[in-house]
Amino acid sequence: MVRTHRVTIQDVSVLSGLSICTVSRALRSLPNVSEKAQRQVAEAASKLGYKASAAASRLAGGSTGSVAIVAPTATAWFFAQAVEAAEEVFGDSGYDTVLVSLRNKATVRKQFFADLGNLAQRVDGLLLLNIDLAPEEVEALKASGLAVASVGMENVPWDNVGIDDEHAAWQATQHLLGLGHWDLAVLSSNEHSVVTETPRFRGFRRALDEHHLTVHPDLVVGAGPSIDDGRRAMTELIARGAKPTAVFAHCDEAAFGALTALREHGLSVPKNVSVIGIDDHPMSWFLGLSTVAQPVADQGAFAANLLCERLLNTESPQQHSNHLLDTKLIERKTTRHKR
Amino acid sequence: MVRTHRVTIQDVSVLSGLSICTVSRALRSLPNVSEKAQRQVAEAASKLGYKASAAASRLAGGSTGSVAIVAPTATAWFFAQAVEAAEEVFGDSGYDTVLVSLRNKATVRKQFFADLGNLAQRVDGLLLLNIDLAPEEVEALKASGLAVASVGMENVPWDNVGIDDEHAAWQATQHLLGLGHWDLAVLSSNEHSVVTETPRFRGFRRALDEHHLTVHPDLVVGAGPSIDDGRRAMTELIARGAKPTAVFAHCDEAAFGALTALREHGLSVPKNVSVIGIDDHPMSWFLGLSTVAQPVADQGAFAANLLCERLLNTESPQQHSNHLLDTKLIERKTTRHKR
DNA sequence: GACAAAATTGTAAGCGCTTACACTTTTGGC
DNA sequence: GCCAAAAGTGTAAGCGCTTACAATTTTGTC
Repeated sequence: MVRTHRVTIQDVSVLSGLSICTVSRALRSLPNVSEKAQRQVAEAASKLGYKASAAASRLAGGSTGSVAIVAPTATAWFFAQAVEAAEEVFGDSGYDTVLVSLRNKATVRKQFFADLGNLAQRVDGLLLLNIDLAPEEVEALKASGLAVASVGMENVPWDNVGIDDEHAAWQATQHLLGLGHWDLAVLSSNEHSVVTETPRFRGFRRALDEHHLTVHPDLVVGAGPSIDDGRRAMTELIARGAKPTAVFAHCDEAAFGALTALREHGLSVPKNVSVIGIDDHPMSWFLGLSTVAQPVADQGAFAANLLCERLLNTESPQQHSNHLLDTKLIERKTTRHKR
Repeated sequence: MVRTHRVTIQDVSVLSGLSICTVSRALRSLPNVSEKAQRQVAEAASKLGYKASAAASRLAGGSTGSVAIVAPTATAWFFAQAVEAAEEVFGDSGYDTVLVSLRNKATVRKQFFADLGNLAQRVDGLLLLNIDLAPEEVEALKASGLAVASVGMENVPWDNVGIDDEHAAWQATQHLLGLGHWDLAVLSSNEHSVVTETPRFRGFRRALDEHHLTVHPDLVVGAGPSIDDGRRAMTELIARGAKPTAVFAHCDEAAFGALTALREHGLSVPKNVSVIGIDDHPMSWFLGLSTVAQPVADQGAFAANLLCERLLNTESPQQHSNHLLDTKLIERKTTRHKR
């Protein structure tokens, strides 16, 4: 099994009796190759266990054979799930998966965009996960010439798959309102600028609107997708003197954190405060957390497939698509009627 | 900012007034380059924003500029943490991080080793996370010529960092024994062959030995590092009619699953059964899970650094090292004296 | 059958970099 | 100062692939 000399396209050429050029074309299923040649090449290649050198291919103008997944952070449950699902799809399509975590840091993010031009020559495509893009960032992405697809993003000029975030948040909020809660706190996803109109925040507000209620600024706080952030956020809310009777967290992990903080402050759930999240994390069942379930791995895999398709037929000027998967309210034990 | 022509080493050569060859050497800090030349090149390169083409570099015999992280699964908390920490280190050292998840599947794993030769030309190094290697797999890895480092592995012919798994398991088990529990169940890490001598299992058994107790086969069950697996494992144990008074889970996520299953079967923790894990997952605090804490991100970052060093000075025939980081028993509320 | 058009295949020139080797300059000992 | 050794620099040949473009073969038509 130990081969001293790497198998090159040259070897395939010799064995198949066809020119390197024809082999190259046959290997990539380009037009203008006779069936016979196609067969000979395929046979020779498989016999030799030939695999094109990614480096050489790339250098000559071909593809790099790898795609990058860009996530705000790689540790959150949602991202880890989506990344693994996408990695599987990419792997099956013969692509290496390069992982890029923005680590929730503005500097890293800036660095990423500054380096985009270089990244563009190392990968063929980008799978973006829930990144809230500024217009100039969208432009930079388009200018990079890379194929792009995303999960959980809005109004982007490429294929996207996600859930109806606004609706999911609405479902959660509506549930709370239906239980008679009017003083709702929200742990919003955007840590830095709570004011930002994230879809989930919009859904939250819309539900309030429908009940002729308004969002109280003191009851809004930012939290990243982690237990620690959720805990910190809830603690801050309590420190402000806020007295919500229910809390809507933008994701289950933040909700777990809220649960933690609430308990630390002697508040009982759901007796004193109701809590709901979004995700349906495996832990939620155990904790009895009410939530809005979303198919996570499916989203990652779906978007990855979309990207692979784009990568295949490059010239496709087709419109980009936006696929929304279903969400479902799951009532458990952290939400109950307001006394 | 839109550059139509990619900046090549040629451009740097012209601007600096030196030959391409000298530029190449200067850029890679090879010997035999005068300080003056070094300076000129550096200046020209930075002025042009030059970055070498990974593909060209690789093709010509240089490095690929990327490393792969191989994990048994990418979704478990431990791996997500370690991966992100390592990714940061690699990124800072200028390497792209290729993620490879074995997805806990034997077929994927086999595929990975079969494809190792090809992978070897796409990356410079490998960071292995907790992969239980067969001797021939170790050989294959060595034969690939790749630089390798690992996290949480035993007796491997390359740099490794981890914790003293045996000791950690001993600490957990010893804690249980100290509370008067004799009928201990263990959720072991190896799903497929429970018999395997994993370090944690050894630690478990050693603690038992010290108390002149023996491992009862009916109280041993395999579980992967996930809530679902832990739950399944504990359920199976209960279905077998096993009546342990305490459970040692090889990781916190499996412990969470055990907690879940226990509750589903009407068993109260710690009243009826005590439970302890290893990790100190952020959720453990909230759940009051007793555990043995280990520094996860540190291990990933440390190993990544070790790999980067190896990558830097290739000729180093130095002995490989094995670094063990400290663990600490954390008593919380899921363990108590046997009544 | 003859001939143009279409289909297939081959030739050769790079892609941007590394590296053996040749060449030029500097260094240092006497 | 002279000369060999050392240090620095340049030349040129690839690495394995893609791709214009040229060459060849096949096809179809009258």
